[in-house]
Amino acid sequence: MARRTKAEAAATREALLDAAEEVFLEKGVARTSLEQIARHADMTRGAIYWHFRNKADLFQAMLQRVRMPFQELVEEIGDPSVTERPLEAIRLACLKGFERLEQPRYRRVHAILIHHCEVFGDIDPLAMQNEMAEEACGALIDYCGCAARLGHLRPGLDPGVAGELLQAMLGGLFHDWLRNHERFSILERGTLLLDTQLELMRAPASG
Amino acid sequence: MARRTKAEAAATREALLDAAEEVFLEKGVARTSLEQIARHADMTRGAIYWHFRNKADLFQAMLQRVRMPFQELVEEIGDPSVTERPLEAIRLACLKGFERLEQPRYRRVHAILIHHCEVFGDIDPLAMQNEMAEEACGALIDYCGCAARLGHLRPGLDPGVAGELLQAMLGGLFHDWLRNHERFSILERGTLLLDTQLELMRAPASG
DNA sequence: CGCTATCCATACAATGGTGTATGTAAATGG
DNA sequence: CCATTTACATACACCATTGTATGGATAGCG
Repeated sequence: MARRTKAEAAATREALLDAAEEVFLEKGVARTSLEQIARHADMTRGAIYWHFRNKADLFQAMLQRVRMPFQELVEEIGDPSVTERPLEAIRLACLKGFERLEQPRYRRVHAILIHHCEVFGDIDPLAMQNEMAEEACGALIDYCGCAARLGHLRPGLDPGVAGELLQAMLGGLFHDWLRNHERFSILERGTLLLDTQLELMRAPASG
Repeated sequence: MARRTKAEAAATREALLDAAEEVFLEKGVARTSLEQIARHADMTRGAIYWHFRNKADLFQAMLQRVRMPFQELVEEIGDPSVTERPLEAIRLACLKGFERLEQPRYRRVHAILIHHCEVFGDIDPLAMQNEMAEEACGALIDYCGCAARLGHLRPGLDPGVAGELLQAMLGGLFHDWLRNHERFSILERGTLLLDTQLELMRAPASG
């Protein structure tokens, strides 16, 4: 075979990553060989070993395309008044997250990371999940603390517990949906559950 | 080597399952060979292939030792008045579950099922998780519906949503803790979060 | 226009794991 | 107390996958 142009090479790299997503999701990371990925992209293992050092490197490149930290979601809202309404900031950031997750790429890669791979090579998916959870939980607790200081939180509800409650609920929903995304819409049920939970935690309207 | 007595044979079977738990948890199911399990139990693969057909069979036998359906937890409470106080039934059943999870065997096997194995052979851990979740969620919704009819639920809170909320929160906590059980006690934080959530969902004391 | 680095296919050796076949000594049943 | 089954250990053949080495054709650059 012949050498490709730079654009073609970049395209095959993306095609390999796309193929990896699909095969990983279907067969699980451990049970898919590089050969299967290559064939699924109409290539050979030679292409993979040219663009990536090994399976772990390919895996990390795949993750690189869908990083989604909680703080970025908040910033993407673009509404400067969110600091005055922290519970609303949480709400909007989560809705943005739900919308992202409905894109196949985000859904697939997160499903792979959480439900379809084990430790291998120098990849520790649980450590990655821990980082994601810590970041999200920390932000949630911060916003809940802010809400408490503003009197937006139900009296007697500890902001730390409120944040952990939210993180546990969102995480549970997340895991549940990623396990089988055809059972329900993450956007619909997520909105419903989140709104209900926030309503339960919000301070009752005074006067 | 020589033939063992029936009791010794049963003991080695259990030892193999114990070894499987430990190695699976440390290395992940896919990356552990039957040889590693056997050596960890001071045996050879011959012992494994005698007691089990293959890795999948061994895996299922390992799961068999820790099945814990939600309904059984309710029944184990032994208090016949739980039907009159469904929210309390949920609470006590969950506490029982938390206590079980603190036993190393229950914790390890559930951590393996949820975080350390992919599909392999005829084993589909996601399908198993789905079954567990369905069973738990169904029971929770039932009890919440019962609570709603008795007026124990906060007015305006849909019992279905309440059940899903509880299941998501408990599931999220469950996943979080199994990912790294040394960060917090499932019994302590679970009790705190569950009590807080139930308090939020309970109908305000009348009069 | 020629040279070289690039982009990939193909071929190869090495490895690790699986399943099974065979060996064997003692426990068990009659 | 003898025959048979049991409960493993050992040995073997087989297969899949990996990493690398090599080949080759062209794109890009001077």
